[in-house]
Amino acid sequence: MRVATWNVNSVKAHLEAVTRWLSEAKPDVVCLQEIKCEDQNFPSAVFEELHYSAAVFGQKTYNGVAILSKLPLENIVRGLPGDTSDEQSRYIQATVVDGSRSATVASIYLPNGNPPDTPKYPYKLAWIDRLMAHTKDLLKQEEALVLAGDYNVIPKALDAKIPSQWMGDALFLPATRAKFQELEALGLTDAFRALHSTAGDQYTFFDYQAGAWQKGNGIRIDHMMLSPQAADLLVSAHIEKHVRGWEKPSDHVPLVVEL
DNA sequence: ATGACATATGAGATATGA
Repeated sequence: MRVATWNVNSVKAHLEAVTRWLSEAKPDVVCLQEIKCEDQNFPSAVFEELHYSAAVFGQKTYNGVAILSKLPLENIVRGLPGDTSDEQSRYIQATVVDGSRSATVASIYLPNGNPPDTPKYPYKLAWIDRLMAHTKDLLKQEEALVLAGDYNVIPKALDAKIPSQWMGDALFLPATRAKFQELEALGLTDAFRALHSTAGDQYTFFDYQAGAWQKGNGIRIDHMMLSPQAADLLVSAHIEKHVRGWEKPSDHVPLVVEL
């Protein structure tokens, strides 16, 4: 099963790049983030033509997540459990049925958290706490689980071209990285890092500003975290860097994992 | 630090992103 995650930075604004990439890479399942539209405006018909069904948890203007799949999606969960007052659409989960096999897949858009001296940062940390509580529940099933998305976390200095540029940033603060490690310590495997243990210069985000793409100034913040049962199935993981060079791209590129 | 780009909203300027 080929599973991908991609922060598309508006599914409508970047629909051409999204469909182009789906046709080229032919993933079975794609977790999308920052779709930036409400459910009724999600371009489902365009994806159906490419043989993808969609589970959508949208929101106007900001956030919004979805799962596209060529395989049947069941048991759809919209919203991260643990805080009914949270109005931001940042989590959707579904069971992907592949014949006799199945996997639980979640599309995650973890809060950015900047600036760190505002309520946005504690919201980010609390959101990770909620994700951990939910993950503990999911791990009890002892089945294949894929938590894929834009984590807005640079796990290590290796994951940034210029680490010094991110000191003090919510994506790289020690408290952020510590919480991400706590999440991993629940028993999750960072699929990309597991297969490329010392590889630097492998980034999923290049800012639109300051010629970041042209300079290769990127960060690795989109991740696929696997339960032990999913990690056992891990075959390959790679970043679709070339997509960033297309016309009118998202500032993130897809991450693809073969299970 | 700010906000050089980019997006959505809505019709100019502002909020947000990372």
